[in-house]
Amino acid sequence: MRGYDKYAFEPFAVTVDLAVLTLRAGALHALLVERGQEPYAGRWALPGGFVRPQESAEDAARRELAEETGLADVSGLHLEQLRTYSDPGRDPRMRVVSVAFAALLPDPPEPHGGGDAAQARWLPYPGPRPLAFDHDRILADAHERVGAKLEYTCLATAFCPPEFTLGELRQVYETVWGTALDRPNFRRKVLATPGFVEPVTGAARLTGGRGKPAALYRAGGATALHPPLLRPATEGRPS
Amino acid sequence: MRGYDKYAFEPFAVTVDLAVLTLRAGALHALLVERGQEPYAGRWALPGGFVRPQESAEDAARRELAEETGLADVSGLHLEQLRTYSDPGRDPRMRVVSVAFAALLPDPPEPHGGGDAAQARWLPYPGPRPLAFDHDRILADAHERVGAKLEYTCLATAFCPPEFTLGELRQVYETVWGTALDRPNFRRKVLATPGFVEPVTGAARLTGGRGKPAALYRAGGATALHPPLLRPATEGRPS
DNA sequence: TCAAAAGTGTTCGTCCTACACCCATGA
DNA sequence: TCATGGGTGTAGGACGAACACTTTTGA
Repeated sequence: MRGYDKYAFEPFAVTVDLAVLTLRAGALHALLVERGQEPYAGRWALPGGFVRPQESAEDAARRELAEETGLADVSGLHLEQLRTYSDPGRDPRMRVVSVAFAALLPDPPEPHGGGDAAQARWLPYPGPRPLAFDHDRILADAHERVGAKLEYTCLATAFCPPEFTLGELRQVYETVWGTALDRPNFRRKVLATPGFVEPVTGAARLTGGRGKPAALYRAGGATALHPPLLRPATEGRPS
Repeated sequence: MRGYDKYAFEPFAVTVDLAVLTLRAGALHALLVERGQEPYAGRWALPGGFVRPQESAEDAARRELAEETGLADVSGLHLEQLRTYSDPGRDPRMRVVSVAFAALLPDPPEPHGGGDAAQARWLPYPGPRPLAFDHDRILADAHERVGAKLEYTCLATAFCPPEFTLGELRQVYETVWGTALDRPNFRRKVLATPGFVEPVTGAARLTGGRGKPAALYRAGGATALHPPLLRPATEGRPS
């Protein structure tokens, strides 16, 4: 059925939706914008926008990410395609196919409204439901995907600043998974994985308050985690 | 940037591309169609087609799958969204955004050409490269995804007929991964996972030739695999 | 009687878990 | 000096890899 006919296709609008996640004060937050117009006026929604004629969906997502967060350089941030949502009725006005992305940020800056009138804010996950459109599902899918990828990739460092302590890294896991981890075992596991983190030879940083100062690490070159760091006894992960 | 304006969007064509994989004679095969027209006339390509105005990408993928394979009932087959390919130059004629799917089939029927003039055939993976468009990459992504999901889901049964032996199931893993597995350990691992397979109480089936007849099993209700069945020592899996 | 594939048993090492314990710091 | 978090040590158990062995069939 690859019978292309230049006039056989129906026009679709193609957008990107961004599930931008970060950690603030030990809690998972998502970047949300408040809609000012119908449909779903007054509802919160994921940031996003149209894909332009000369850019890929990935380009559009990174452009929107920069606009929404106000960050000057988003080139190093983790951005990952989630999946595409294409139900015919997902936008009541017209046929919109949306490519959803998950983005992970360390050190969240306060968002300014971008070039748009709608206010953008970091809200604690899962946020004020229901969100507009099918954004509840997209956000939940993003959380699930990130949680799963923490197990077998080095993704957790994407939530951390350039230099971080193992305690901060562990807090990423504990916050996203919602479970406590054994600190000594976590430490050994991370350090035993070549390329996950590498030590910073500078002075140890304070832990923000009481306690022994922790050693600093930066992200290593590895992307995969062998063997994986499995979630403790949380049965029933979807496929 | 959720500033919808009914006339602000550029029209895109939205298609689905299918990486249909199966096992024939112990080798991984992909369903490919030969293009009859430019561009890429004479090249092999993945089956696919346009998403219609009133259907989702998933609906379109299943419809195309039925058309291309000639199967009357594709409702039970495994169909999974891979990712969306949206590079502006991926189709030289116009802007086409393609949602790619991976489909897994047991018992491959000979494909007839569907409603199209192009011939469709099962060809041994990875097939006659280069394929048309960016289909080499889509097919490789599908293989990688399927190989990874064998580790932590019960996906392997999607390659098997309704009733199968553990030897057949093991051959799925060995073929997709390209590695040999220890038969006794594989058996124990599968049987120790509740809901992966369940025994069929009928008589044992012959193994097709010599050897002791094997017990028959059918797929169980589980989808996830805990703990995972990791690939042996194949480092460097992408994220 | 031999080859081939299914199925069972067993050993050994490795990794994970769980804790106990010490260290360094701020209040 | 006490609470807090970082870092090290260790015993026990679970799991997996490797391989020997038996069983049942077709040639």
